Amino acid sequence: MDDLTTPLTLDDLVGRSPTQRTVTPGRAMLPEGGPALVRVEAGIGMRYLLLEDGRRQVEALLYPGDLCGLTELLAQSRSACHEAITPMVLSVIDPADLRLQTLRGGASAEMLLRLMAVEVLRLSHWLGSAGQRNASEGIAWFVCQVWERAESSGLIERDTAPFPFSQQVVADALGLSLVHTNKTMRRLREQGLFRIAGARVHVPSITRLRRAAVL
Amino acid sequence: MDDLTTPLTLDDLVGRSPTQRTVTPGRAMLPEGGPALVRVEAGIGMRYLLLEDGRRQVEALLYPGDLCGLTELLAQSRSACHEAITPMVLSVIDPADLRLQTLRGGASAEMLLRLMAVEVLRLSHWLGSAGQRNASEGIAWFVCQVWERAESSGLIERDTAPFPFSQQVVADALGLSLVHTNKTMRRLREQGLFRIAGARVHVPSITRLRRAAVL
DNA sequence: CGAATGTTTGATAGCACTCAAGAAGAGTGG
DNA sequence: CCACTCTTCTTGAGTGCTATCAAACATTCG
Repeated sequence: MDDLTTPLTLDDLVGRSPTQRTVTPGRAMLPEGGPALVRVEAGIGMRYLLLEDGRRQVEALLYPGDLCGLTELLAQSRSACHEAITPMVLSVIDPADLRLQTLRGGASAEMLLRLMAVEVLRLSHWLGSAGQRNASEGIAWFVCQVWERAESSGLIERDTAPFPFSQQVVADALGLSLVHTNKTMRRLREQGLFRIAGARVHVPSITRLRRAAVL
Repeated sequence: MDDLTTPLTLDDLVGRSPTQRTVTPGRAMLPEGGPALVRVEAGIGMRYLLLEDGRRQVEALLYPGDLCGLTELLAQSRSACHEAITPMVLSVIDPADLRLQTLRGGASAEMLLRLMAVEVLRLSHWLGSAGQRNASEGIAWFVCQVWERAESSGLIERDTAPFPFSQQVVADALGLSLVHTNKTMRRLREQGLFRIAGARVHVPSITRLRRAAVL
């Protein structure tokens, strides 16, 4: 219980009240009113920010095991939107429960802190991509990211990872236009860095893809 | 003690071992070996990420009251660099102390969680800037950000905020080239959005600046 | 005064955006 | 099974924002 390298689990938080919800693609993952907290059980979603004029910045991909709404709950702000990309199954966590456990202290507070730390790290790398990488590098990085998230969620099958993302989503994640994203993806595909078919992506060589991403 | 809107303070964490360090501009804020945790007491710094090929992405400005190193401590990674921009005064916090208090539970864990949540929110907005805004909007947003941080740190004097940032830093924060940053800043200055002199910035109308930033 | 750092400006090239429109699938209803 | 619609993907042409290169200028500092 004193080990900083303990793998993250949330089972102790959701074990008690396993209220489940299913969400269809394109729908918001969090209900409208009040603060809410959910854990992804199955499916893939995304979190994005909207600027006043409608521009959208995708800032995170949501895979099984991810917790959504914690930041909004803690900082009392509702700036980000959570949306399902594939059909999803979510466990709803009662904020009151969470609060109780946190105040009680112990492992759960530590676990939440580590979850937040991982979130900060992911955002940090995401920022590096949007800010510093050009179109090719950014897309290579995005595919890398998708591969790694799928790997740690155990979603790799027949040497492919789920890839349910429209090119518009990829564009909004990297701050590129749709057209340029399309052309750049075609070029990378022709270079044999990856191949997308049937909402799944195949990567012949992760090493080569990583190099292309200037990871 | 049960109020989610309690203002953030760290005094209970550093009150016990007020080891202070001073750092000169351009120097790393965190010592080399092992995990470290410091609180900014005075001065301004930044946190940035380095890509393999040397490109740099500035991802946060560090003002008095900010905590540095928590993410690295929790996630066991040392990806980001902390660097002083002005002379700084830092309080060094013993990670063991922090750990003790967190495990003991109670207010400090909750406070750390809120700090992390604020960090996530800031990164999220930063990402929106680097990803979606063009040069003019990005720079306007950056100046807004500087103004707001100075405000909440009580650093506004004679209607000006500290602006110790070189144009290279602004460029690396927004993912722009130095030359283009310079030309764009000149244009915005000529439009009367802000005026920089003597390492301080004057903003005639925050409202107008916000509008230019498409906040 | 040199040396170093930061700011400024001009010229040129290129990556990425916008506009426009066609092709390809997926889902719907007749 | 076939129109029909809708979304997504794709491609071409033209523009423009931003990067790169080069060099002058200003400031600070030892």
